[in-house]
Amino acid sequence: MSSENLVIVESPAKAKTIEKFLGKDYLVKSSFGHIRDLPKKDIGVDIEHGFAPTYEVSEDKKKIVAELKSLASKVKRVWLASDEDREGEAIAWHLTQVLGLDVATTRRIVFHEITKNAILNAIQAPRTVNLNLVNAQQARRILDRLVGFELSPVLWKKVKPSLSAGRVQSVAVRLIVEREKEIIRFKGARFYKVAALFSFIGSKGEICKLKADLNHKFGTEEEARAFLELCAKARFSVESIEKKPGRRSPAAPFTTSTLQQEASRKLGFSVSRTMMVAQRLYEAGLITYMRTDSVNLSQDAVAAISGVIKQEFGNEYLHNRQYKVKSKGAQEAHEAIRPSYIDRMSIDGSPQEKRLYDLIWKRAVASQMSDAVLEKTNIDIRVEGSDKLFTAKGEVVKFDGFLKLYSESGSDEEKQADSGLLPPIEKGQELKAESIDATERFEQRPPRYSEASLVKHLEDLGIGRPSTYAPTISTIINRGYVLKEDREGTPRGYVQLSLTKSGEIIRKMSEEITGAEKAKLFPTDIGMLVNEYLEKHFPAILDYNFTAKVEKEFDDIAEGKLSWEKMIRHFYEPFHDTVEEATEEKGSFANSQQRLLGTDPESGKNVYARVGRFGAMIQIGESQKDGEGEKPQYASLQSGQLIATITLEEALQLFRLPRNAGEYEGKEITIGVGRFGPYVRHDGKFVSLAKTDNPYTITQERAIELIEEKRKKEREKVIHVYETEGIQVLNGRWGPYIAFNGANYKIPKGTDAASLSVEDCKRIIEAQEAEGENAPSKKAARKAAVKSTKSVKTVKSTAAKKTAARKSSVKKTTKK
DNA sequence: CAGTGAGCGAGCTTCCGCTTGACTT
Repeated sequence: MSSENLVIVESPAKAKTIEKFLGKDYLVKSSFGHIRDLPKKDIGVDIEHGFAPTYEVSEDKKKIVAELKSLASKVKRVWLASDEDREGEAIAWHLTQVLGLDVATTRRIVFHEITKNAILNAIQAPRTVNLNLVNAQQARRILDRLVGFELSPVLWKKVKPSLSAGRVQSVAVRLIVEREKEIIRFKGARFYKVAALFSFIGSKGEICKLKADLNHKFGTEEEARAFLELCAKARFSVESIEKKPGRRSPAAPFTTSTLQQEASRKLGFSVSRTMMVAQRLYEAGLITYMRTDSVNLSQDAVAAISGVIKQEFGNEYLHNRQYKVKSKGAQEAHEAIRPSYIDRMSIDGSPQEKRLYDLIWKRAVASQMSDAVLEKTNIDIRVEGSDKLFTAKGEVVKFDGFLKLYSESGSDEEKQADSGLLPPIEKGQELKAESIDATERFEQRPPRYSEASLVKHLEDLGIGRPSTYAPTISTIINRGYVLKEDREGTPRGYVQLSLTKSGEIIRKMSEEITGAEKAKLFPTDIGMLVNEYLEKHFPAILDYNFTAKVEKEFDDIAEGKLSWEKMIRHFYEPFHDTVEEATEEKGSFANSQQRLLGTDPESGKNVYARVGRFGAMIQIGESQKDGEGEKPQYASLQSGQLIATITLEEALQLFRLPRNAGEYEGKEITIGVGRFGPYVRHDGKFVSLAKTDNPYTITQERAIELIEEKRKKEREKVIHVYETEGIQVLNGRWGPYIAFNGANYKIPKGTDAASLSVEDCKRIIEAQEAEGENAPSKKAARKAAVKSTKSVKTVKSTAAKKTAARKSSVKKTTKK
């Protein structure tokens, strides 16, 4: 053992970089995050005895802990270099406990940027583990455990098994549920907005056009019409011209949350995709750490960025700035997300990696660029005989500054209409109206959350951490509280009144699609029910300020002003009482929450919507006790329907399916709606309806047509069968392919599938087998192997091969 | 996968944050 020093950091990629800075006397290893935690199954907190926690080294960390232990015993000095935040301090402390190091003397070093200077300086100024900070982390950990492990079982009992609740996830669900309730309550007012196109003769005799909007909205069609009638006879003139200077400043470099938001808006990435791609960039040494709440750039980075700006754009584009974090509870253990080497303007990699890198590069560089200088112009146009004004707005960029490189996209809600240069014009200029339109518009309902906008909201509330934003979204989706979905919009008619040049008013009805959604978060019935329950019984935990409140107390613990045990006791005692109360309450909450929709006109019985054992359902008639009375009828809600919004009419319609749609070839045709949407069933076979077919009204003829279509496809599916060789040439969803031994092989482009002989097929199969493990066929082959044998060994060995394959396939895809 | 909704009881589920693999498509 040549090294005298062992430095332990959290991330292996970081370890590699730091090892280079420190030279051969220092061995740098990674702990891979936390090494110990509370037990997985058990609550692990001794409530009777001062909330003493039990910590365990989890199975997947045993190997790394053993390695660190052995190294620690061989070196002279151990340096604990985990991140400079609460969790990092706890990792350092757990390391002392597990590796048998003396907390009082073991060197603890910190740096929040990975530069040579920062590391060398850190080594010069070691301290010891800050036990107050460690206690703040333990309090955080224990509080989360107590909340999660006491609340979840209440839900199992009162709502449904396997559900979960927690300080972070339950608030995330609440945000989504409350937004949905706002949308349900929303009653958008209608109004008429008026837009005009004016013209005038310019100074050189040319015809100039000017678009302007009226500064007033009309509540009714009559008012709008009256105004247009007035306009028909009115004269228009420029009343005033106002020019205002404006500036726009660049946004701060990326944090995890802002990266997720911009990648979502500009690249259409999901939150988890952004993190996966960023992780690859980080591991390749191309960007700094991607889980950060800091907007800070190292001095080295600012200097390098400044150089690039001067060289690429010139001195006038350079303006150094320091950004400050606004988000609550930021711990700033790292730098902002930026390229590791600013002079690398582009990288090799997959298209996704390239695009994300480009975004990060531009944002970091733009953050050190000059403001954009703008000139905004407003031209007010007087309407003779009216106190209302038309306004033409223009914005001219006088100096582009950072806009030359990067412009932050507007939030989901507000998309600015484009406005540019206005024609030169004088006050008093008379204008001619080319056309004036009054269009019926609708107030916008509140927007649903996208993954990224949910993350933003959570961050604003100080809830969750950069490392948990993406997993939190997965959790609330996996629990069935929330769905990420696209929804088709519905058509909506609107009125347009147009005043033509000749002075007549034309009324036109048009249609637009409204309410369409793409990749938005919708609450489910279960999500709404659980939220209802938690809000009722545990309002303190669901409070948007709960995290902020306890964070303040964690800070007090970190500063040594409060004992962690006292803090936890103060929280736990009243909390536990509410848990007891809730548990003692009789009956199922789900059953008590039925919504009465009305009465069934056929039977006169009540129609209810509620959550049942298999999800949301409609019930006609009363639930029976002791088997008395008539059994109620049941039907499940379809996807997109909610208990909170379903109407009596929609509910009753659910009972019309499955229905008989006549006979074909002597066998019954049934129409129904299943997991995969509406279907036709005939002779034991299922055919999906087309999007345009309505299951409630579809005719026998159309159903038969669908059955025949499917049969035709089935017939066409088989192109060749070579029985002795076990090879088939088939028509699939993506065109013809070869099936052999449970795996599929693609047919090279330009080959006519019908002309393939057995020999051709064999060659294709062999070629693709040889080409490598990354062929998609391998997966199917592996699946078949897993199915055919129960031996764990076989599965493992194939899995191991796959790992090797994976690496080569990553390289391949990146080359594309 | 194409439907279900009795009641009982055994055995299970669950938190948040810090890290990568080892998986999947």
